[in-house]
Amino acid sequence: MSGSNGYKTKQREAILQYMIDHRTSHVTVNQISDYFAAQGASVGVTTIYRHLEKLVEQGCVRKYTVDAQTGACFQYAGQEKRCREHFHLKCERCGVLIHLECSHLDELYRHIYSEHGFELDPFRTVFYGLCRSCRMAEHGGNT
Amino acid sequence: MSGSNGYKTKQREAILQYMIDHRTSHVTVNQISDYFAAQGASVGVTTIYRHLEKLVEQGCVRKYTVDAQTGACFQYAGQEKRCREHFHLKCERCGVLIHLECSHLDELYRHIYSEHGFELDPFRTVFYGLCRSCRMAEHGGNT
DNA sequence: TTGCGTGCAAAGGTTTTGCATGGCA
DNA sequence: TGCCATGCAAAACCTTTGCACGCAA
Repeated sequence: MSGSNGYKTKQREAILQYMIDHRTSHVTVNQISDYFAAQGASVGVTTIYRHLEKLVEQGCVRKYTVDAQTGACFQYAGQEKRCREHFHLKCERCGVLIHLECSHLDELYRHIYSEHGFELDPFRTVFYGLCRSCRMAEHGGNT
Repeated sequence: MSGSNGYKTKQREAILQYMIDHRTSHVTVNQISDYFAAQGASVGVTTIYRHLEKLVEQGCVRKYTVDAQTGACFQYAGQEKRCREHFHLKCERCGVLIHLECSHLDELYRHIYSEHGFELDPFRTVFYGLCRSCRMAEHGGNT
C-alpha cells in the first residue's frame, strides 16, 4: 500500500489537477463533469466518482455531504500528513476550510474513546458551522 | 406567521406527534413511514416529506444529511433554541449513527466559539470514526 | 500480454412533482 | 362550497454496479 496506486492515465491526472486548481473551494461531481465537457475532454461521471473515492481514501481529498439533492462536495486537502493530526472546521456559508490544531481536541478524542468507546477519525471528521467573518456578516447585516 | 398553518388533519397530527415522541433521536422518512404502516394507519411518504419540510421551515424540526445514500435525518427541536448540546457519531464501517449527549461537547462548543471564533453547528456536524463493536472486530478478527 | 482504467447502461436509493381524489373549514 | 391535503404514480436526482472495451506497464 504505497507508491503504486494504479496506472497513470489522462483522466486521473486531469481530475487531480482540477481538484488542486480548485483547492480553495469545494466542488461537486457535476461541476467537474461539466468542466471537462466544456473543455471537450469529457470524462465519465463513473470515473470521477471512482477517482474521488480513491483520493478520499488516500487522504488527499475531503468529502462533505451537505444535502442529498445537491450531492456530495469534494475539496483537495493536500499531501501533508500533518492534516491527520488535527481537525477541520468548515464554514457552511463561505466554504472556507480551517485547520484547527488545538490540544482541546486531543482531549476530546480521548474522552470519546474512553467514555463512549468510539474511535474518532480526525481526518474524516469535519466540524460544520459559521466562521468568524460570516457570523459577523450574518448578525450585523441583512436577512 | 402564526396559528393558521393550514388544515388540521390526522396525518399532520400523527407526524408531529411522532416527531415529538422521538425527539431524543433522529429519524428518517423511511422509519416514519414504516412505523405508520406497522400501525395500520399508513401515511404516504409524499405527505411525510411535505409536512417535514414545513416543520423545518417553521424551525420545529431540524434536518441534516449524513450521507446521500442513507437519506436525510430529522429531529424534533421544539420551539426552544437551546438544543445545541448533542452531536452525532457515525461509524465508517457499519454505518450506525450514534446519538451523543454529553456535557463535554457543550464545553467544546464554547471553547471553539470563544477561542477560535467559530460557531459550531451541532446538527450538521457529524463525527466519523469506528464504533466499539467494529473496532473490536477490526482489531481482533479478519480483514 | 496482463490487468487495471474507462465509460456506457442499468440498477439502487432518496426526494420531488403532477394530478385526481378526499377531507377540513 | 371552496380550497387545501393526501397519496399514487412517475419523474428527477445522485450514486453505485456490471460489463465489455481500451490502454498503461
